[in-house]
Amino acid sequence: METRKKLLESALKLFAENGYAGTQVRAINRSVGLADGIMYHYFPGGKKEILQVLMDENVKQIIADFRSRNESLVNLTIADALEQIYRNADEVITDHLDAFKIFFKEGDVRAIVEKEFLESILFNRRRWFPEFLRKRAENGEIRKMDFESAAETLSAIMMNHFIMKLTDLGPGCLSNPERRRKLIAYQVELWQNPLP
Amino acid sequence: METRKKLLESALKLFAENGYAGTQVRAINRSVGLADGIMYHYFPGGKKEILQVLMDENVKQIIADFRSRNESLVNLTIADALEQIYRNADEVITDHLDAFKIFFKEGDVRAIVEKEFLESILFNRRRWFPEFLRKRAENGEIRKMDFESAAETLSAIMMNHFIMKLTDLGPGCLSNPERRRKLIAYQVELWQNPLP
Amino acid sequence: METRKKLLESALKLFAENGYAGTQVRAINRSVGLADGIMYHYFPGGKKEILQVLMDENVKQIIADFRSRNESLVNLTIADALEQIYRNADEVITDHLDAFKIFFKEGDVRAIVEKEFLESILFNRRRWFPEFLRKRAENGEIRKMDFESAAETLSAIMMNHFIMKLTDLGPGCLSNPERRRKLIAYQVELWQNPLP
Amino acid sequence: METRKKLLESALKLFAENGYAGTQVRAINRSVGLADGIMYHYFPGGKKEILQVLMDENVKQIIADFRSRNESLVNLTIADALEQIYRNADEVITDHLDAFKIFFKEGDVRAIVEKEFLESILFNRRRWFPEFLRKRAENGEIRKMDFESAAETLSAIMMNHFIMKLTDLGPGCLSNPERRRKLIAYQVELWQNPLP
DNA sequence: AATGAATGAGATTTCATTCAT
DNA sequence: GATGAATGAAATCTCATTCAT
Repeated sequence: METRKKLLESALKLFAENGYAGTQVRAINRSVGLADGIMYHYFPGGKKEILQVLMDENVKQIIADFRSRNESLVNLTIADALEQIYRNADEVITDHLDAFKIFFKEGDVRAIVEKEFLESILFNRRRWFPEFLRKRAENGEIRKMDFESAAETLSAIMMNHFIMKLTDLGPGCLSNPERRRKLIAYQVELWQNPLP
Repeated sequence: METRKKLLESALKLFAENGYAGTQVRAINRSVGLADGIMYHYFPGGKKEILQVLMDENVKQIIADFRSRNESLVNLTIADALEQIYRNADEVITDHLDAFKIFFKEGDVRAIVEKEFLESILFNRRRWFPEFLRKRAENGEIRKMDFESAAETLSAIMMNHFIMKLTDLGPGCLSNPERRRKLIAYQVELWQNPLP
Repeated sequence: METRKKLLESALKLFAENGYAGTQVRAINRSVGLADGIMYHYFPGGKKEILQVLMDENVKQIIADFRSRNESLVNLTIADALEQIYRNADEVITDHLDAFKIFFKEGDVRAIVEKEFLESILFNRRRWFPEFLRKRAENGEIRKMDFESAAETLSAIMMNHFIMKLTDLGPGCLSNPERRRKLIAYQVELWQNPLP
Repeated sequence: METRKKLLESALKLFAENGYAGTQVRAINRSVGLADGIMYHYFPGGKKEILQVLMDENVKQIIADFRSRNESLVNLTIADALEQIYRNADEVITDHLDAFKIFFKEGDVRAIVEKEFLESILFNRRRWFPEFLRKRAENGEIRKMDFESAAETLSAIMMNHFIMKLTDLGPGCLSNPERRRKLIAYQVELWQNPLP
């Protein structure tokens, strides 16, 4: 692999692990087995630039990943739709875990990354979810209820999963297909129980 | 207030805001209006020691705070119990927000803070919740269901709230009494709907 | 004992052990069980002054000690004279070991202490010894020989003893009466053996 | 010459002259004409490390030097053997004077340098000398006597010489060939005088 | 007499960055 | 493309000294 790419990958890993300030340029260069000055050959702007590039590329990639998974959920049952939403979330998070770790650790990065990015990625579902549920209720697939609160619950489950992975505090509830399925079954069953 | 305490409070705020590496000793000393060497009078171990002390004291305080809120929930309705659980969580989180921010930002801190602390504080409820719900179901207050998944959902809502506050991404769903009540009402209503 | 004296004694010990630069004012104050500023009450000139006083007092005392032992050696046999010379040297050195350690460790101190002091104390014997031996030879108590070299040998034995004590490398050959006696006997026997 | 070596040489000189605590890192860097951070390029452990390396390398070198001079003394007359012993001692001491000064000034260094080093180098002769003299007596080259005391006398002369050089208190009796020869002649003459 | 918090000059150390090879 | 010695600004840390109490 070319040196530039190696540098980016190493830096991503190191920033995610030790933070930006906690990562020495020397450590990045050593991690690709090259000498002290090499980073400035590929990134004349130095440490700042490599972070900038890293964030730009990852933001682009993450957005593209989300888009590519934007298949229609219309023809799926509510359970299958949730399964797909959850699985997609897990996959995007897992694929870009290190980038997300940097987003969360570094206050400054959130200035670099457009402030709306995280919200748009993570929380647009929050705005979209209520509508999604309302339509399913209109179809009679699920009962009527407080769709805002229901959406918030779904969103919380995804966020919880996200944080578990981000902090290495646990495997996250959505990575295990079995556990994921149980969670969905539990939820859908409650929603499908008709009003008394 | 005594200087030592002022230093600890300033350092807590600054570490939470700028991270440990991003906070200069000079900034801490200036923030209490004193000279360059003053920190070493109270914390001869320097920056490392003040972080250490900060984490130790906060961990102790947080654990104590959680304990002191361990009042019995037995005599409360399920809705009131949830209200209390959620409110307690919100209060502890809010009171110690800066300490939690440091826990999450600084990888090293999680080596300092006993690894089990976060889990015990944040996730013991995860083990305790299913039992809590099962008992309520036995009483007939709520229906039978997959208690593990239900507990996970509650836990996720708390964690989600936690993260919103930690990252300044939003107000958090549990701080607003109105929103909190709606969320509880939605949940309890689903649980109380009898099996078809 | 009064505080001033305690400070001087502690400082002497600490300077001897760790050197002047290696001894903190705080360590001196702590060693007498008092607070940080106390030294400046008795020694407004600070660390420098306490060293100065220490050296002055010890130099005076050492000179006085040497003088007080200046009893006439005229009536003694050569063996008894050597015994007395050696014993006196051992005693003065032992009594003022810490002061001597400072003299030797600190180059600067030798500027403070009059440059001639050490020489006069340690080496005046070198000038005096040859004469002493020559007189004994004239009396017929010992044979004729190279008195300069003989004196140098005696001086070396004293210096060697001195250094052993100064550096804690060994007990020193003159502290043990038995060993001292043997050394003298060996020397005197050689000197008394008549020319062939 | 390479910078690392220059740094070591400069540091050796400066530590010997001003002591470890009395030598600033800046002074070392300036002494080789380079900038403030240069020492940390070669000695990441800083001042402590450069002392450590200095002592390690010098101890090794001194031991090697002593070994390389371990030529047989068997075929030499007692006078020539002493001449060689004394000259060797003078040369090793002179070559490594700065290192020896540090050994003696810095209490801490003697913890770094293996405690046995000085003894083995300086005093093994003390154990070896008596045997050396005994053999010469058996050959009839010198008379019988108290070999322990004789050896101690020789050892003292070397130590005395050593200290004169270390403390700049005088030229040392063994550096001047004339004086050295006189001292040996005096001694040998006494030893060769037959028992009455 | 004694205290100990506070000072601040000066030392050590760090590390992103430059640049000649 | 790659090297790694060198830089120096900025950070951390030390500690003798002062001074109000």
